[in-house]
Amino acid sequence: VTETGTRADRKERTRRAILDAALRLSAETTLAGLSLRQVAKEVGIVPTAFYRHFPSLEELGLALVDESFQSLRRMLRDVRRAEPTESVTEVADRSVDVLAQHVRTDRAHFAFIARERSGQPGPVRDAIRHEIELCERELATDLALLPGARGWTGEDLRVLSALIVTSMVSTAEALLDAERPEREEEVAHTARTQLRMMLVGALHWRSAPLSG
Amino acid sequence: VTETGTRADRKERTRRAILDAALRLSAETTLAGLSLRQVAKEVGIVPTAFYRHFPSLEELGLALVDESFQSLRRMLRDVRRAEPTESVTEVADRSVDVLAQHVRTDRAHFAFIARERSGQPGPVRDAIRHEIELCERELATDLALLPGARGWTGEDLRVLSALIVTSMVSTAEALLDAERPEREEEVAHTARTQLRMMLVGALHWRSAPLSG
DNA sequence: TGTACATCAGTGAACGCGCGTTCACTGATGTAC
DNA sequence: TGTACATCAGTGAACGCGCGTTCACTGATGTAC
Repeated sequence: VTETGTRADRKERTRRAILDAALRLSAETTLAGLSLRQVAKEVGIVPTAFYRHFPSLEELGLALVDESFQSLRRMLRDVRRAEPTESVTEVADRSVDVLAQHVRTDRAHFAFIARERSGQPGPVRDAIRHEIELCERELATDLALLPGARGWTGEDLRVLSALIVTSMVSTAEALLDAERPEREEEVAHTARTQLRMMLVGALHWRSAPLSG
Repeated sequence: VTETGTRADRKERTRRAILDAALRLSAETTLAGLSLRQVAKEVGIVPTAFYRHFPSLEELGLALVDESFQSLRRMLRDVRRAEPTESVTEVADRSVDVLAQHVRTDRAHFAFIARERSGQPGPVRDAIRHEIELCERELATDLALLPGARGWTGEDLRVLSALIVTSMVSTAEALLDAERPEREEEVAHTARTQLRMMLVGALHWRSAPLSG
């Protein structure tokens, strides 16, 4: 193998290789289970060369968090890119599809977030939970603009958006576990139905609550 | 400290102390992050004494899984203990309360399940996911008996129960994170509203779906 | 009840291993003239 | 273009540490007579 490019290019390529190896290896255990020596071996460098790219293992972890959040936000941006003509159902269905598509594209990043969200307590877990809380709040403001939202209180909005985000996080996890494309479509189909059910529930919430 | 009881008593007490120490320590990291030497230190025995009680660290892990599942099943039994006079709303509200109460009582076990469910791949995670799948199926059969269930297809039942279980798992996690009792009550209140919303959605699902 | 022996929970030394991190180094790439 | 020097990504030896596990042991508890 002939190495090409400037010294800076090569350095960047090694850094990228370290990040990729770390994502791959952490998928087999946990971020906390990562070992610098393992990563170095996977990349094909000597352990000490790692320090040319990151000051410590923890900094590598933070870089992975950063990258993964970029993928997450990219997805959210796509979800919110609604046509003005879209119906509620269309927005719901499209949102699930956008999620499924991004999970497929940025699989390693979503898997990283899913794994570390419930994992070891610490700054990484806290950062992920905070990010998801932000999603809930953003969704609540989006939901407030829906046609049927007139009857909802602020608490209804908060509660509904928390429920929807929980369901979407769970859907993302199920998509990550789906090995075959048909299974992925099943998961997406279920998620679409669930999202519609939640919206139907919310729409009938104030106007026709449960009897008893 | 004077040690009392027969030799068998003392042995059982040490075994219990090991399990408790393991639950406590694994809460600070992960089951996979547990170290035999840490556990032994916490219990106050020499590392090698551990082997008088468990053949290996892995067996200790399986014992924790077993104990935790017993707590989980105990809760499910309580949830399903419905009065014949209870309305749907009453069943829903009581279910959330039963969950909250059991999470409070068997906190360490529920925390263990929550942590390992999304944690390191392996037999423990698989066992937990399988157990949750069983919950979904049981719930689906329970839901089929509801007054409003006549219009639902088998898929509706499956999709709804998956949604409810996801929401309850998330509620359990939120309860575990709640430090103060008032925060716990907030979480329970939100969970009750969400559960009602989902049921309202399901009840109007076939009769009055979303327009568009 | 008293004695002789068996059991076995807990001890302490020792092992080989992978870990993160340090340090002085090498030699190809880059730069100044 | 050619040369002399600087830079710096990657090397390899070494460190101290906590790990799981082995082994022969100790001495209090339990049991048989």
